[in-house]
Amino acid sequence: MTPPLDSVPLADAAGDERALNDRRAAILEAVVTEYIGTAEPVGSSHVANAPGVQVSSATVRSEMVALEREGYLVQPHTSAGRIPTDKGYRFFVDQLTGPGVLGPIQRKQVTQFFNQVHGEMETVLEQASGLLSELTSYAAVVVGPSHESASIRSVQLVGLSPLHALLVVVLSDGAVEKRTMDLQAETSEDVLARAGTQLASHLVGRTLAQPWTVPSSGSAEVDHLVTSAHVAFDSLEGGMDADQVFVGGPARLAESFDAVETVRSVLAILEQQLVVVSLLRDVLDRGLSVAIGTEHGFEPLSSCAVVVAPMSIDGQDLGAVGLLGPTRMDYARAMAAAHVVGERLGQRIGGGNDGRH
Amino acid sequence: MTPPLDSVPLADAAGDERALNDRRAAILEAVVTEYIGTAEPVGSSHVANAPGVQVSSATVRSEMVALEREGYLVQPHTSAGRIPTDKGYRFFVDQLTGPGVLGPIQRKQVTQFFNQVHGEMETVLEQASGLLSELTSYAAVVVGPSHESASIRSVQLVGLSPLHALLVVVLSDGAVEKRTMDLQAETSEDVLARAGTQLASHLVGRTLAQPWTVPSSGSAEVDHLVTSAHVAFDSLEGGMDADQVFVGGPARLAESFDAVETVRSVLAILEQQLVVVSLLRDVLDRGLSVAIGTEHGFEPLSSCAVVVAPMSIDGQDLGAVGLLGPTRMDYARAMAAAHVVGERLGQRIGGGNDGRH
DNA sequence: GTCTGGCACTCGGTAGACTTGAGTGCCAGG
DNA sequence: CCTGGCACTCAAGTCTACCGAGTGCCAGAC
Repeated sequence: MTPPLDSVPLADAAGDERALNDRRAAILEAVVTEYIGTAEPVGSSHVANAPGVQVSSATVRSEMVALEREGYLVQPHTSAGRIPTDKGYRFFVDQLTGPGVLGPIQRKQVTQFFNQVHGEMETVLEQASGLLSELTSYAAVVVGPSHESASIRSVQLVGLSPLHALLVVVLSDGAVEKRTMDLQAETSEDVLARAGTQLASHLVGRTLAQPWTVPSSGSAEVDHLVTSAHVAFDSLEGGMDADQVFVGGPARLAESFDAVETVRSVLAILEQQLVVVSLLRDVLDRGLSVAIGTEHGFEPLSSCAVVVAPMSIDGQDLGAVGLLGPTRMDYARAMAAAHVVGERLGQRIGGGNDGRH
Repeated sequence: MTPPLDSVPLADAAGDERALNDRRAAILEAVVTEYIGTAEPVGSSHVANAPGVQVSSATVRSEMVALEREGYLVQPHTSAGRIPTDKGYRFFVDQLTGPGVLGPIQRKQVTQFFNQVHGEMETVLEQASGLLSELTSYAAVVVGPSHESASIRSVQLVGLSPLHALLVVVLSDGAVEKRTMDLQAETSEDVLARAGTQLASHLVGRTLAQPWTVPSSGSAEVDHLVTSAHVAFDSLEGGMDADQVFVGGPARLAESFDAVETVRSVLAILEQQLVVVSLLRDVLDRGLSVAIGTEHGFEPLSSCAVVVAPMSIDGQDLGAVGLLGPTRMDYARAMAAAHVVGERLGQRIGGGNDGRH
């Protein structure tokens, strides 16, 4: 019984993980394509006529047996067609030549979007996440650039009430952060202004992370204020390295999955922005643009695939865009969309013409 | 056939919309309570032993017929129990004595939250939406105070690059807004500073909406900058009257409804923050704290109920908190949670001890 | 009068029997 | 090595019967 079975795979008897022969690859591709489109198990006869295959369904069947043995396909039950495994999708994706191209309608949508969008970077990123989600009908994630390399351009203390002041810090990348300060004693505008100037003279030009001290100014009131500001400033630092995350079209998750439970758990994950960011970063760091099923090692998303594209210009990291969909997502389209939007966003926010009107 | 039927309702033959007699009210209440708990049509025998009823199931049945005729209950089909209509829920809610009380665990959760939470108002509101959602396991909405009555405390122009500057405006309520400006020509820090001072001297103390002009300073460069800032400022005004909305626990919508389609459409609505805000405002303005089914006149949410509580202190409007769940939601609990969180949030952000720590 | 127990009736849901058809594995022959 | 053919499998659909929760109605009791 073993001889006939083991003799079927010919080229790859040793490696077993070696590239599939052309026909098997074509069959696998046909199965994946069809399954992505229909979400139904694919039978041998559907594949038999596919371009690049052109053999009888019986032959396809025997090849499918091999593909199943090698882990690219599975059968939900004996008398059903085949479904790709994560490994099957992976092969399919690796075989795709580049990120693919958008359809004309989508391309127009992108062009239109970037012609019309304007305003602050946050707004642009937010709206871009909506665009991405609309282009693909999957949930989209946009992660903005981190502030870690930005330097401080301005520090200011603004009095809100006799007992409250606001520390306002402007960074060179245009980000503004603030922190409310409770004052121990009533403080005059004058003292605030002097403390503000003190702070500014020592902080402007530094990055957020650099430690600093401000020498005594001779006025106890001012010194006290500067000390409070120091505390506020430090808490600010923590808030700023949390990247800015924008999630677009979470509602579309409900279209992607029909099990309510899946929708719920995936939505819950999208709420934890930290997790999402590290997921994207992780995938990018491993040099991937797609993570399928369990590849990202994140159990709750094992029925999902993630498509990522960097947002960068001249090699400078400006963040990332990502798409979250079912493993049977339209990879070509998703990759194309993520790629294009990531690239154009990179140009926009890195190219210096942000905030045009 | 008519005489025996019509003779059943005794007290309310004329009004028809008059208050239900005690027994019917008790039966209706029992049905609603049970249905909220089980999500299954409630039969007469289940109700017969309920406290405050204590009659045979046959009697309950005949009362149920009346309640159905008056529109408080419906039968999904002939041989099934009864389900409350929106009108039934409405009666039930109106009958509740006040917003109810939270359970001890929830109360502790609230106390703990308000003891521990600190930082900027935005952070507090955001986290509060999470709290509210966790307390009730429904999706929560928190709408922050509007800035319309806040006055300007500081205006500043910060140079980012030779051709970019940032207009930073601080309001008396601690809000900070910014707008990037593209400069036509390279501009020195000095000119920026002078234009900034000009702007500040004319703007500080005003509200965002008040129109303003700045007289010529004698320097064409400065005047030009001031004009650009004017444009940027006006666009800022539009952005600021969009209230701050925080949505907590949207994932819980997937728990509330089992039809994926419903989940999708409700999620889609939550994405449109403007709609959500006006919905809450509208309900509050009509003096309601609960809107059930179609009461809010918003078709896509007809299978939902909305529970709202104002966020205010000393009669001053600071926003609102809301909960979004299925019409068969636990109103007592939801109202209690919204009420408590709304009240404590009002104290916190209005009471001036925000940003402590 | 008002309530109640009793009774016939309704009808959704479940379970089993049967059918259908898409799909498979295997094999013998080209 | 491929292919057509064949027997087999099994999910899904259809039909039937049946169960039981629940109803409406009515006649008798309090």
